[in-house]
Amino acid sequence: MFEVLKTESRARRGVFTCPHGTVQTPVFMNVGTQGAIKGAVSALDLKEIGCQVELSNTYHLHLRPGDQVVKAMGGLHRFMGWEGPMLTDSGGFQVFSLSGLRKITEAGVTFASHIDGRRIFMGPEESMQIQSNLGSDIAMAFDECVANPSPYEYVEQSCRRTARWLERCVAEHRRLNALPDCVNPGQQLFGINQGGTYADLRVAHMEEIARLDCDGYAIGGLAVGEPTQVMYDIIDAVEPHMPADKPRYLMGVGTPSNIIEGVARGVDFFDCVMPARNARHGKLYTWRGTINIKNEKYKLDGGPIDPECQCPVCRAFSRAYLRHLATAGEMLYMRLAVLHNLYFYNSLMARIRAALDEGTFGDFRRTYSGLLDRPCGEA
RNA sequence: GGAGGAGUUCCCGAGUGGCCAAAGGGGGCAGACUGUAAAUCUGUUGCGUUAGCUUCGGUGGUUCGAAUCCACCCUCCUCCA
Repeated sequence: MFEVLKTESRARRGVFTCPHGTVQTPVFMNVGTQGAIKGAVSALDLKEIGCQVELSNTYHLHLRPGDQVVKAMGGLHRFMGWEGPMLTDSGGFQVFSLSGLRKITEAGVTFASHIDGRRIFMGPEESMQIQSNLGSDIAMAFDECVANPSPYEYVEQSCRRTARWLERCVAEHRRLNALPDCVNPGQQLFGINQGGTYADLRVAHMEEIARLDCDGYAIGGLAVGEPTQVMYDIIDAVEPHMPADKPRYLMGVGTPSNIIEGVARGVDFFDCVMPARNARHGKLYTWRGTINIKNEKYKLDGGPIDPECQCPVCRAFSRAYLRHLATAGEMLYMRLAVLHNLYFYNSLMARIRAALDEGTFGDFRRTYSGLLDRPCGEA
């Protein structure tokens, strides 16, 4: 269930309800692909860093430990110790990211496992079954995330197939939710729009899948190499064709500025590996831009990562200490850095929501869009 | 005291007449990262903007040309007394 509480231009302030709680939107979902946020961050930490929704992956958990194992352990919520809202991605992104290891047919996709090479078949039904076993609150449709650039003809055919796959997802999802031993009978299903960078294909595909009455709709296949402005243009083209009363999810996006611009274009849900990966690699977010904590200039910097940040890491540790941990290869560095960056992203969303509540999102956007992606101190 | 062996650019370590400012690691410095095959990957690391200059323990020498060959010296390691 989704309710738009308030709008400012095309930006929406809403509340989404699912079996494991309510979600204030716009929201950033914290990515824990294998049931864990990389960098030694557990579900115990998620509340403290302001996480509302945790995201895990169908493909990865199917391979290891196996969705049957997760189901036997009571579902992914109980397994990983997270009792809040949870979304599972369908494996569609792996059709893109593991493109060298898979083969697509109408039935579905055959992967060579990235772990041991063994053949894995996943089609719409399998993806739905796995996600049902995981028991997430939101299941994503099984799609093909198309690489960029791809020829028009290929994208057109791929879109049609993804649309047919969605019909199969909807049917299988309905069937699974009705089974007596279903882990989470209230699981919802989001459809995914594709179409590469071709606005006409995007719109046609969106109109087609909107008819299937999913619980929400996602824009997939963006931020895969196309220029940022192209991504924004595609959102602009598709958004008017997305059901206004359903949540909208821009998959895999993005930088803080991408998120602000996405909100400005009517998007409610986001997720991205970037804050966690950048944290592990040394790039930390502040309200004045990014810093690379490994840089020599922080060697004797006794201040926090971000003076404006209230996160546990900024309250306790200096830049100099974090730089030392990073340079020394200490595991603790990763944990602290990831906690900070995710706290930053989650508080970014909280500030966006507050601005929408107050009707000042336009000002917020002018102040922070662009700035937050740039190195601190650069114009 | 005697016999061998070794000293290379921040470190380890290749190189035994020209293609060597010198392989490869490490470390350092910097950059990338967007539904996570990423604690990963890339660049750079004598000076100079270029021409060029200085460099392979030291000093001399051989040679058109030396990190590489010769002489002496210094330092370190191993073995024998």
